[in-house]
Amino acid sequence: MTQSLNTKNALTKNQQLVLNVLYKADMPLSAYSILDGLREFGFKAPLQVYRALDRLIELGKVHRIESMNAFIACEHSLCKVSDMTAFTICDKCEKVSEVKDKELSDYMHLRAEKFGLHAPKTNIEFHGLCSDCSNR
Amino acid sequence: MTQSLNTKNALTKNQQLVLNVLYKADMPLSAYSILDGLREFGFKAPLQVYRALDRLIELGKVHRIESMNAFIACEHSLCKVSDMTAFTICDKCEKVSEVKDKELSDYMHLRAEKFGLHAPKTNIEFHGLCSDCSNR
DNA sequence: AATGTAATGTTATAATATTACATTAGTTTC
DNA sequence: GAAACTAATGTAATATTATAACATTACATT
Repeated sequence: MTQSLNTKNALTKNQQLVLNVLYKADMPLSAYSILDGLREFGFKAPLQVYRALDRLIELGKVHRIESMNAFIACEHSLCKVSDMTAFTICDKCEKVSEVKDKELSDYMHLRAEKFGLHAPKTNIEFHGLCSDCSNR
Repeated sequence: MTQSLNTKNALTKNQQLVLNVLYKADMPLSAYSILDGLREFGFKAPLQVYRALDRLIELGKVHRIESMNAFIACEHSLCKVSDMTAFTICDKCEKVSEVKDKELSDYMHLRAEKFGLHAPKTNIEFHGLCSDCSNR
């Protein structure tokens, strides 16, 4: 037996490979960058990446940065449970950081309810200049 | 003279055409849907649409729905000035509504500053079920 | 009219994502 | 352990979204 199948929450081989690439990168990568990084491991087609990403996102281990069509590993351990993610994105140096902010999360949930939206999942992407870039 | 050039803020012919299609639709459209809607007016290439969209977005008359790779006309008159946009998106019926919420806008601005982000522009997309869909 | 510039037209191509179908690997039942 | 089932993977083709590069047109300025 080379590998256990994923009846529970264990990652499959491809999922683990994709996640490793994202951990190493520590920045958002496009699906095709991930593919290129995994060709030496036998990856040949985008679908191998997209399928793994779908599952990793479902598990909360990866987030999609919508405004960049790119993917980043979760910096926390509990995003699976959370219904909100938030990122700061510097439009100059392109540094992307995940934000953990319970107050923001709670606030967004309340707002969503105010707008009549049920079971809300919200992704926030703050664009602007990071402190490094705005001080130069 | 068929058309005045855009030295100030007036829309050019193509920009006006694209905006009209979006007004009529009252829902997010992909760039290629817009293109199809404008073939009868002589549009032939995606770039004609993308160029107009770029400018309309700059003017705050159109917003991009990042999670859908689609574009929607602004429902307000003052988004040009605003640094925040927010939308509710029903994942079942796909109804998209723009939200005008000064308190949310202010709050997001404060949060962005707390995260050390300058001149922030933020787009929020609340995904969930609208009240119609969650009552069935 | 000569020149400059904004807008547009057009072709080609790049980048992102999915459909459809075949195959393989592990699981379950007997 | 063989048969049947299901999850995961492989692969080719194609759909969808977006941009680069360059030519042309239309109006503005002098």
